[in-house]
Amino acid sequence: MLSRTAEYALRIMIYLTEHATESATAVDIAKATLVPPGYTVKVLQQLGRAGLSKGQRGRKGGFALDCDPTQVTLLEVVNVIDPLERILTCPLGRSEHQRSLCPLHKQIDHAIGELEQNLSSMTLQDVIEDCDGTSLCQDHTAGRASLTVSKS
Amino acid sequence: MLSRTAEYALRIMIYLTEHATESATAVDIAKATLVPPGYTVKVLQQLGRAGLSKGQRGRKGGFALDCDPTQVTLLEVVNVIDPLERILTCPLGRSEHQRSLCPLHKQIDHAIGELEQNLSSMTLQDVIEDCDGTSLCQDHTAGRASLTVSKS
DNA sequence: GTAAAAACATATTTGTTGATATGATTATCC
DNA sequence: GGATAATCATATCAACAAATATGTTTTTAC
Repeated sequence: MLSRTAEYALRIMIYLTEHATESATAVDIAKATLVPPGYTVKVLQQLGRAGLSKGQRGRKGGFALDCDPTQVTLLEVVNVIDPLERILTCPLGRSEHQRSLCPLHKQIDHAIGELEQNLSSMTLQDVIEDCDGTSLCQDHTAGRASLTVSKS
Repeated sequence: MLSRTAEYALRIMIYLTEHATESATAVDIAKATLVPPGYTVKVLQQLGRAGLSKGQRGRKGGFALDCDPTQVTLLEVVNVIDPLERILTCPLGRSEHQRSLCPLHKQIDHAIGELEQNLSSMTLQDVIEDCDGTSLCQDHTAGRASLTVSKS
């Protein structure tokens, strides 16, 4: 329903929120979130341009949160990747329906509206707090820092 | 949010419901719904295999509704094209989260659930009835039967 | 200042979805 | 029964999203 990239973006932002103190390298983030290594950087760049994260170059560099996690909602993250657009005008191009959509599109737009509502009801911080240390489905069974990924 | 093809399928099903008495040709349906002519047939075939519509070959042939529009919901139509799947297991593959998802994915799954709810709350017939003859944003300004499509 | 480690930028490849094209089959009309 | 008009089936093409690869720049450590 959400695009794959939007899912990735959410995982990454949650990870950054959880590790707000230190800055994490792209490889670390990729391992924890299971986002493809190279693709992680791309998503982080999009998030960076939107002002949600920032990157620090050079040794000791990495990525970090660049926003207030108590203010940024899941919807805002999703909208950075692929903005979900309300249906404002008739998709069939009927000029007489510019103001009032037909029942079908009224219903679909209503569904989109509820989805917006839903995603905007939760901030990044909410996700962290509403959990017992498992906000991102992370491995917390042992003390190992990294995951065992079978390949690549 | 819905895929383009799912939108097409909904338009086509609404059209068939509105013209339940006679059978319509693929070209007619394409003109009225603004679904690409060739693609209309493909969508209709998917709907046909799912038992929602049927086609009659030969002269005087065409497509017609093959279901009870008071029973079939918008969700069922969407599910024929691309089933929207609930998140049942942790997308990060954590076995310990099979039963209880992390807050992030719990929230996303909740959104999907509400969308399902929303789309399943309206049948094809509901769309037709909840309107003043404009259920599909059709041209009702004049007595012309077909639309004036600029090209193709 | 040189080497290493990181982000950054861009180009290329791959995979999936959307759309078209072409031929085969079926049924009706004359 | 032959011509026509339609669905049906399959193959191909185009557009877009996802992912990878390669090279450049910046910063730190020594």
